[in-house]
Amino acid sequence: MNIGEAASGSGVSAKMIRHYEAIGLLPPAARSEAGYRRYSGADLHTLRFIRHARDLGFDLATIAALVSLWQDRGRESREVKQLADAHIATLRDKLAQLQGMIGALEQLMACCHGDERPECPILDELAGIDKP
Amino acid sequence: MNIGEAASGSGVSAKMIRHYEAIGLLPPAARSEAGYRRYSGADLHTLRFIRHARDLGFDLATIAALVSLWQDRGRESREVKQLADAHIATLRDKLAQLQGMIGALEQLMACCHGDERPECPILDELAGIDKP
DNA sequence: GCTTGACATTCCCATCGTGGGAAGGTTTAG
DNA sequence: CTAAACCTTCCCACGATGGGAATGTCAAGC
Repeated sequence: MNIGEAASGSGVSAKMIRHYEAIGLLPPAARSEAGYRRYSGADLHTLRFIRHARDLGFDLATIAALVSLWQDRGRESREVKQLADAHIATLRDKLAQLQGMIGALEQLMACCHGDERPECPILDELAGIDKP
Repeated sequence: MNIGEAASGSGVSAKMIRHYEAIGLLPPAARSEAGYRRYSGADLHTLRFIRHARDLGFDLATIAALVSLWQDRGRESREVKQLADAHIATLRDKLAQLQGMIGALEQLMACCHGDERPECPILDELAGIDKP
C-alpha cells in the first residue's frame, strides 16, 4: 500500500511516517518504480505500535527502544518494564506540576470577583504579593 | 542594573529576557552608553510578574495580555478571570490526558513480570492486542 | 489519447519556550 | 596591562507536528 493508506490505516499521518523514517525510527521504506513508498502489513503493524506508544506519551527515542525490544524475541521483559517505569515517573512529575498549577489557579479564581471592578487578586498574586 | 542582575533577581534568564524583548512581550530596555541593557526596579517587577505567570503555566501570548491588564488601572477583573478560566480549562484537559496515560501504564505495569522472561504484556498491548 | 483529480515526492518554514555557543566588545579588579 | 566576568548580536538546536510550494505519477472518464 502507499503512504496514504498506511497513514489512514495506522493513525499516523503521512507527514509523520516520512519524518519517522528520516530520523531513523523506521527503516527506509520499500519504493515503487516511481519512487513511491510502499508498505506491507508488517509495516502497518509497526506503525500502529508506534501510534499506541505515542498515545501513552512515550517520546520517540524511547519508542525506538521499545520497537527494537518488541522485535527482539530474546528480550527480557525487565528492560521493557524499566522503560515504562521511567516514563511513568516522568508523567507523574508532570501530573504533580499540573496539579500544583491548577490548585493555585483555582484558589485565585475563587478570590477574584470577575466583574467590572479592577481589583483582581489574580494580578496581585502575579505581581508578587508573595506569601513566603 | 544590567541584564545579569535582572535575571538573577527575577528568576528569568538573561537569554529569555532578551527573547521576551525581541518578541515584544517586554518593551525595548534602556541602554547604557556601551549598549548594555539597563533595568529599573519597575522592570524587575515586571520580570517577576512574568515569571510567576510562567510558573502557573500561562503561555507568552496570554502573559502579554495579563501584563497589559496589570498595567491598565481601568481594567475589569472579569477580563483577567476569563483568561485564567480559559487557561485552567486547558490545564484540566492536559491533566485528564496525563491521568489517562498513567492509568493505562499502571495497569500494564501491574501485569508485566519485569524479569528475564521475554513475555511482556506492555509490548503486547502496544502491538495492538486491542480491547474494543 | 488527453485531461483531471487524487495521490505521491522533496524541501523549506513555523510552532513554543528554552538553551548552547561563537565572535566580538566592555568593565572591573588585581 | 591583563585576566575574568560581564555584555552584545547572530545562528542553531531541541521534540513533535503541521503547512505549503513546486513537481511528478497514477487511474478514471471523455
